[in-house]
Amino acid sequence: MSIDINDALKALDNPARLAILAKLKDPRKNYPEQEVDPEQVGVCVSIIQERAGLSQSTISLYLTALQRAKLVTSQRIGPWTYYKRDEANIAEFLKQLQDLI
Amino acid sequence: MSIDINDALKALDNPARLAILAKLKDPRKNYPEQEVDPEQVGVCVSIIQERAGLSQSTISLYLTALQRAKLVTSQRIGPWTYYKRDEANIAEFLKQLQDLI
DNA sequence: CAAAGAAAACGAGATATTGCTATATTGGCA
DNA sequence: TGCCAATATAGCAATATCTCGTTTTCTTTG
Repeated sequence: MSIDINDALKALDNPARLAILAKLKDPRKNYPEQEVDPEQVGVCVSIIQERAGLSQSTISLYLTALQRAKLVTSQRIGPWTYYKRDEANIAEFLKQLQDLI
Repeated sequence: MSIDINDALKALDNPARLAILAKLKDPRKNYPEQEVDPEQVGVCVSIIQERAGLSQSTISLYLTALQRAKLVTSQRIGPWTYYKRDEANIAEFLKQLQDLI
């Protein structure tokens, strides 16, 4: 199903979550310590956490929130969970917002 | 000064405030009882309130919040306060958001 | 000046969010 | 199996937001 504009706005109404989504735009630059190709699989929680300077549990919570809002997807590979942007939904959200307001 | 993206997102993270901003796009259609030309001066608080179905104090607060976020401007004419969209800032917000995320 | 209407400010209770520490769960590996 | 690293979840106190009813302020008009 398609993205819900209010859910997306709620997820983005937090500077840390907004910054995470923004940084995931260029993961190679913003998360260079990520070894597995971030464009392919995403960036793992602990690396996102380091950069954000918040606790592990808070970051995990925030990533879950972004995922509930359908702005990112996650995939677990072994012990790691990788998060990456859902470009189609982000684009749809921006379009919906633009049309609405 | 220019708009702050986090302030704007905070203001829009509320379905009622989002709807008000959206409705102000076409005030003649959405607020037909407004007699003074809404494109010129805006729509007054009590008319916005009627349509929104929330208390007067809540609407007043919400409009103030939208104004603090610089998404609308207000002008008082006699006993009425008219609110209208700040198109330049709204466009700038959308552009900033698009560039950021 | 008094009265009335419009809007804003105030005060309050319910609910939500923030971000933490502590604990649980998951998966890989010796 | 038992241990360790990576995530997720639970529980919590502090703060913020929601939304109301009430009160105050502002403005026009009699």
